[in-house]
Amino acid sequence: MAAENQALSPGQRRPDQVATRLERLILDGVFRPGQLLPSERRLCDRLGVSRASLREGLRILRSKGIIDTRQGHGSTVATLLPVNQQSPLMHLFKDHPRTLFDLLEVRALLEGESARLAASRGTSADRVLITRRYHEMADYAETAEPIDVERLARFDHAFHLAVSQASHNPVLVHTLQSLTDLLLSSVFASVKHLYHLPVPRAMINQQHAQLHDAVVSGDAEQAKQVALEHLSSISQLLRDLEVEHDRLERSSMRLEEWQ
Amino acid sequence: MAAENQALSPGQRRPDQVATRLERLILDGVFRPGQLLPSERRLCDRLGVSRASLREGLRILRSKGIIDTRQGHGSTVATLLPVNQQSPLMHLFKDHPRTLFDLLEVRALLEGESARLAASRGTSADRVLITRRYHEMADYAETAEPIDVERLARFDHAFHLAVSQASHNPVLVHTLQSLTDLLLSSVFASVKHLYHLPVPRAMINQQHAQLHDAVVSGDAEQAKQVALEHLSSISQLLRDLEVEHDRLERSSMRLEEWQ
DNA sequence: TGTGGTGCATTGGTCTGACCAGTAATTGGT
DNA sequence: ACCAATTACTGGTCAGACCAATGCACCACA
Repeated sequence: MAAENQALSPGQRRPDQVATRLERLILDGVFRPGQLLPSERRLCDRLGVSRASLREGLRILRSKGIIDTRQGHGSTVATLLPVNQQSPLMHLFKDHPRTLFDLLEVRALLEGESARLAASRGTSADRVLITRRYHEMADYAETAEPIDVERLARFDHAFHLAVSQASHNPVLVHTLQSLTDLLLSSVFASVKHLYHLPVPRAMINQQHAQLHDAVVSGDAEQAKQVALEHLSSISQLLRDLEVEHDRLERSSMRLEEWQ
Repeated sequence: MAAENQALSPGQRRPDQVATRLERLILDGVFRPGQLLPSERRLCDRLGVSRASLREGLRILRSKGIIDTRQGHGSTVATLLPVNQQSPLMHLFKDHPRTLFDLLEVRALLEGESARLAASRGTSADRVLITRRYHEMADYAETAEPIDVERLARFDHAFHLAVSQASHNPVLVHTLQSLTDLLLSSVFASVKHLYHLPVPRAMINQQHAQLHDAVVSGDAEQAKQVALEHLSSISQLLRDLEVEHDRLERSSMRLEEWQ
């Protein structure tokens, strides 16, 4: 062993120490963004750990987005430092398109109930607000020439939010909000495509109009139905966009084989 | 090399494949939150990779917060945290007890769908587990002399969790879990009374039996209906209790585990 | 004088097998 | 019945070997 391994925090294993020490070196400016780190073998020597531990340490930094590694080349300090730390759930949802549809399944359920309650419980003030939000969205969708997708998405969101708030169930509003946030932050790119294609946009606009009419007219069952169809067709559109996915093979796996 | 290594995304190295495959297994419910994963050596065997690569894969999951590892013990699937843990909803609970019924309203919706999906999508393994959980609960409810309410609540919770997991929709499971956690961490200990009064307990037991039968027999609509009635009657019972509970109030009730 | 190929040294990627270090169930003695 | 030692696990670490991609120095040929 080439270097002293001073005890850090009791829970700190070698790979964690490696990550910590390298982070420190980067923060101290010893290794600068864009710069190539020493080779793994050299780092092992300098830090006094085995290559396995060193590599696990680098793996930590890599998954934090702090370094970038290329075989045959080396590891470079990333130029863009990590911005935000997301919830564990977010990581699971990312890169697993299947969960997107699971999410839409739940959202459809909640949106349907939300629309139903909004139609039956909504006050006149609620309806005025819903109508205002609807027109903000619809006017923009029809008049704007080069559509700012993000701006339209905000209007869209505001409209749905107004509907859910008219349900007068804070828990419902909150849960829906959570799922929507999750959806937008994980698959925002896919959603953007929907707004760019003319046919889906027309369909969405029409469904929004129907939803608005049903809610403000107080037709609860119709509102629920429209909302369900709305989410259903969005799901279908996304499914069509989805590049053929290998859902096979893993459904046959059973717990017993793993014990 | 023990297993074929089908090419995934070109950039996917072994550790990334390991992480991806394990994530899928978790999402598929083969490995469930709180459960202990097979040992590293066994996983190496099953996945056909070396222990070094396997450990780097686990390191990825660990840094994502998906698993938790303890030396000498093993790796457990982390309990999925709520989308937003510290939500303003908590404050609402404190001051507005009516939120409890809003919560139950949303829960009924999700439980209903969860039961419906469990009945239609549940595998035979799911049904076996559901039946086991049901009997653990029912046997205890009938045989125990002085009923340990907390213990019964745990069985109750395990039963409902098994049903929701059989829906094979991680988002649904997670959302339901979030709402349940909200209940647990709030001050509504009144549910405890439900288990103490003989009449409500009998009704709950019967509904559980119906729910179990409907789900394992694959009767989706029946399952949904029973679940809805279950939550509905619980809500009603709580509503009745609230009247007399207003007098007692201000007791130092601990938060209880409740389905 | 380019210019394109060819090797080779260096890098990360992976595997193997060994040993260290906690954990928890089992066992055996009191 | 209880408590301590044993033991059979678990993850943590190490060493050294080989594979695969990279990129540069070198050299042959136009």
